[in-house]
Amino acid sequence: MNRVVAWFEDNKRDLPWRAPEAGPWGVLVSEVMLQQTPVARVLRVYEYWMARWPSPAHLAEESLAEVLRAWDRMGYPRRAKRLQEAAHVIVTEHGGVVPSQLEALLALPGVGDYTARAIRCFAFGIAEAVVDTNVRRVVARVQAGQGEAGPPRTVADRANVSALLETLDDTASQCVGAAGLMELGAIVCKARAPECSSCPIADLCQWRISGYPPYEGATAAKQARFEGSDRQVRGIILRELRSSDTPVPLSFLRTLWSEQEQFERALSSLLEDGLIETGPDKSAEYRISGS
DNA sequence: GTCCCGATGA
DNA sequence: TCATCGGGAC
Repeated sequence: MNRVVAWFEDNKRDLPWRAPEAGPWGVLVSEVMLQQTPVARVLRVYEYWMARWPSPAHLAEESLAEVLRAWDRMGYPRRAKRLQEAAHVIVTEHGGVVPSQLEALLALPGVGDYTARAIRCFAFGIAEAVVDTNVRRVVARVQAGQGEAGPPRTVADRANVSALLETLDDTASQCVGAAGLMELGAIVCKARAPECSSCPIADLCQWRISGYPPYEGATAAKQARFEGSDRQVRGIILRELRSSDTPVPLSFLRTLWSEQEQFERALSSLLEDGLIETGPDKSAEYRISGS
């Protein structure tokens, strides 16, 4: 693990949420954005958000419509709504300061096992086994000699990573080690086309040593196609409403997608998620929530 | 076309 | 335990 720490110090990407001035709020915002969206697409939106809403109180006071617009096209817009809800909780329950207690973080909307521990480690310097899919893949390869990580076993996965971090002798380096494992998985030990020649621990990697055996464990469920999915329809509807300052007639929205049953399903799910609402002319027009 | 990614609630 | 939830990179 010492080599992972040294490698990270020399090779880490220069990301804005890693700067000290990002603070716990910047770490929280970035981690939520990064939950399902690649770094390259997060960067621009993150900078805009932090400039516009530099504290939880700023975000909590904003209209939901503006929050959803600023989320732009990062996908899974429920994350934006939950992040604002989390800001509300931080203001009302924690005096506007991002909490450092694990239980308090887990109680924030949109914050789960991974994000809570990432905030503690990266924002507060508290040693935690931060396990994302990158880390699970690195551990599967280096220690188990498996090409990929199989189904998540949260408790066992954390124990594995804890044991690795505990080989480092102080809290600060354990936090760096946690970040290092993630970075290694993100830019070297990639799911496809790993770059073992750049890996600081290639000589220890059981998967490489045994000649990259193909993965034989339980295979993850195949991802449904995006084209033609309900997700795509939701995205199309929300994109239209984001860009409109006035309620959009249902009759026009219907023209955006030919299959009416699927359109209605997508529209209903957006309503249920609280991302859109009906305009003054009930059920005949829709707008983004909180306009 | 295939893959990537964490939280949530059923 | 598993389906749902986006949109871009490859």
